[in-house]
Amino acid sequence: MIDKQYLIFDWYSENKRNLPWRSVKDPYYIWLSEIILQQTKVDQGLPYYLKFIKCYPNVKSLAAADLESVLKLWQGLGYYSRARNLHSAAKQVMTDFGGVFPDNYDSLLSLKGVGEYTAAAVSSFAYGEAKAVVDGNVFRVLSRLFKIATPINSTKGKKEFTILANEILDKSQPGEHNQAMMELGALVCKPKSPQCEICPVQGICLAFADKTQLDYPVKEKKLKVKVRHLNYLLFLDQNNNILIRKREGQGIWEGLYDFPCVETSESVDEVKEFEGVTLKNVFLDLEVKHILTHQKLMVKFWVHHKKDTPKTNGYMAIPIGDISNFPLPQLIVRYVNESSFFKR
DNA sequence: AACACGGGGCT
DNA sequence: AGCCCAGTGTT
Repeated sequence: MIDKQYLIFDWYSENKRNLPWRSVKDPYYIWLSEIILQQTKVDQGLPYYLKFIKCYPNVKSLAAADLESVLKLWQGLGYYSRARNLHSAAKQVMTDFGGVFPDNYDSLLSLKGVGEYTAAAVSSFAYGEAKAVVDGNVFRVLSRLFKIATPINSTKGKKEFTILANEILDKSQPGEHNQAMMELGALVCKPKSPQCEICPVQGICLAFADKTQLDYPVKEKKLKVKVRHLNYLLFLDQNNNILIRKREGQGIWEGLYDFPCVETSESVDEVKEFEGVTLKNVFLDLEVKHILTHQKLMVKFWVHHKKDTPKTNGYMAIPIGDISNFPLPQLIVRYVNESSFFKR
């Protein structure tokens, strides 16, 4: 424990946000909140947490649900493997742990989608186990406090920061300590505009001492964004049926639904065939640029009117109005909301 | 060790 | 446009 650490506790008790998962001890709720909050801001995750605890009030109900229902509830939150793993882990709890949530760090680690961070969070919050969380906030706070320049996304950095975080962990109240460190990072020790003037540990911060806060944390690697050209085809027949497909295999949006798609290396002005079938009268309906973290999608939505929907393997015909019953990528949601073909 | 995996908000 | 977010799993 570092000297004057009580300053962080005092600040936390005065300034902490009132978040619903902070007022519960049930590991199921804490685990659920932690999965939702992975790589996700509180403001974005909060409504999903409320939806999930209402729809699935306990691990048993979540385990009994259809994966597709879980994905539908998760729609819009991104990183959909979290939803698949969430569902898988709930089943694990029922089968491997007799329906009782695992109560220690090592057992928690065996759950799908639970890594070192989440295992530390749940074990410390729910059970008071002395494990330090090391998330983006903690990396930033510690790197500035101690002026540690080891890249936080390197194996060496991850080890180093984990050791340090556990050294300064207040073993008498690990849950509160972890919450306080993260809250300080989220509200004060922010990435671009740290509020050092109101920081409770300004006086012991090595980076603040020489005004190098913005040099920390150090990160290596640059993100390379891949540009893709997608051409979605809306096959619309006389009965207002369309074709959709479930995205299988690994890749983006696994388990979600979208339309038949032709990917091209460059932007195209027409679509003449789909899976070996020649198409005539294909009209451009909408063109959008969709930005993801690691992909820039240049997307064209084309419409093809047909008497009957083609019977193509792997695709299913549904009434156009039923599209919203399926879990969809935000890109498709965007199209459904903007295209006149989906207006009732 | 490097990479894939969403979506939204802030600068 | 670039960066970041209560990270994890796969290769």
